[in-house]
Amino acid sequence: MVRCVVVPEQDSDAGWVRALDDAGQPLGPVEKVDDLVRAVADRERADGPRWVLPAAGDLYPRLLEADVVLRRCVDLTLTEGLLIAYAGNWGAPRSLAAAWARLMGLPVPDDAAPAARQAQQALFGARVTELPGGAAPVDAAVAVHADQLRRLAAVPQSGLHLLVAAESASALVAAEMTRAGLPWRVDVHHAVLAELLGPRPPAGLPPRRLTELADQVAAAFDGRRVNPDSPADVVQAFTRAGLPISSARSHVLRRLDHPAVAPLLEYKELARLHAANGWAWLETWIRDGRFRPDWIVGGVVSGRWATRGGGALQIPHAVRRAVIADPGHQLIVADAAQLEPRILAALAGDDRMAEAAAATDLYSALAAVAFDGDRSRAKVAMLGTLYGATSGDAAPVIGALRRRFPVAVAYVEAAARDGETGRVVRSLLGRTCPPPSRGWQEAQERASLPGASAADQSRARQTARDRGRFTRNFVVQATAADWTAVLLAALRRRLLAGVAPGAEIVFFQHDEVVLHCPDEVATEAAGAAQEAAQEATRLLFGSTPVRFPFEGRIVRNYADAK
DNA sequence: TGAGAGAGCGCC
DNA sequence: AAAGGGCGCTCTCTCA
Repeated sequence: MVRCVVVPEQDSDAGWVRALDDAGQPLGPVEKVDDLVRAVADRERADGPRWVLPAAGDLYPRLLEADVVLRRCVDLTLTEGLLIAYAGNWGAPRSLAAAWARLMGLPVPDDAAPAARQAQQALFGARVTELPGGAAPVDAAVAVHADQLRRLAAVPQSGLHLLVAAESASALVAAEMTRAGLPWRVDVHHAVLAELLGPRPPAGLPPRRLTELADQVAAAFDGRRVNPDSPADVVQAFTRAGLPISSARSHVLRRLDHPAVAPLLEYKELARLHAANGWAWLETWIRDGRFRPDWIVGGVVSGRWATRGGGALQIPHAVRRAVIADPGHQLIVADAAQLEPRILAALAGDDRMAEAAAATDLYSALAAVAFDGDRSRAKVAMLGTLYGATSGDAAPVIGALRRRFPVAVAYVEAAARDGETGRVVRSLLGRTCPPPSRGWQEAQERASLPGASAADQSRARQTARDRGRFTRNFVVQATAADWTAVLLAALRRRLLAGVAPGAEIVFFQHDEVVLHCPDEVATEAAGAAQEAAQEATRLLFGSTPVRFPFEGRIVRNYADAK
């Protein structure tokens, strides 16, 4: 058996399976099984097919609960998302029901938002999901999978196969990470909060330190109460004090010479800690010493992941002290150094830049050949090139970079021009950016009409430039996401093969992976991360001279990794 | 009273 | 760290 489609019955332990060949054609009849988890476990143990799942995130957590680990899968929903974006139908519904409806020429249902889906289930009780046209879900899954394979084969960009596989493997990683959880010491987190904010206040009251700071702010404004949480109030207070400001952002306040500034800045910092990662956060998100957010694979347009719950991708450095390996365990913190510039060097095929990117410190290497050894100028030039810097002072250094590395700079500038003129751009493996927004189209149309005003022209230029910055960055950020997706898949495969028994992926943040493992396999786990990075580099870029350092630091405490 | 926009800030 | 793109989250404030 090569592939096996599996579809759970709604609100039941049962489901359907059907074996398929590598072209997605059925090898036998549909089988109804009463105990779907057990049926999957048996087949996984027997011959480990590539499981074809409507959405791994829906079914896999149930399997993991029963300790059933899948080696390989195809996630039809994620695959559909990649394919429809590639075909220029970005944002169309991606669910199995939607894909099936498109295939059959039926009205396409919207993707149900998770909350809406839950509400609907509560409303209608145990209702089997109905597909457009009344098809059986398992038949729809078989048909959609076969159709996706056909569409994939018709795409000239061969990398999309790799991306589909890596994205599907990522969906398995995501569910496994939620199950494993990030080790979180509530006692240490409490100590951090007590140290910075004072003892825990009764619910609804501010902590002591915030009250003190608010009092100091009031005193600095001649005893007049100012709500530090209200930007409007803060702006008003400084304006009354003869320091007119247009916003209450920290970097604006920092420039002011006034006794309220210092306590106000400290207040803002601590208030955010209290609101975002304080006692309430701990009670909501930490269970049994683990933080378990929901990971949304490809949740960002560039292919980066998003999360739902607990702000998992914005954990402040101050509370990372609470992330501590279990007794007898270590954390492996591996992150890619200067990933995006390296991606550009390899992506553009700029041999001279690739040569510089063979160094451990890319910026120093660039500086040595193009900026008289001035590392900071090399960095400004590189970042300005990647992000489309608008400030005037970046222009001369970007010019110097362009003279020395014309191929790499031309690559992102072509992407920017594509965006400005309304075209879409793609990552190396074929992830496709959204088409221009309606606002962009309207602005361009208005500016092209006879008698368009100067304001219309300028607005059109502005929206075009904005989109150019987006597509310029997209090709690099999305290719970086390609690379990390392949890396995760490669790392997962190594761990499943047993290179570091007991090691688990517990956290992933754009270009950083954290593993949790028994002491005795820490070296092997770190090695696996490094090898996975090398494999990703080889699969994306072949034999590029560009190095992608991905060294895993072995620490007990996450805060010690940086 | 609740929804939604806007401001602000955390992370990469 | 840069500085720009992207997010999620919480707070205030306004409006129905």
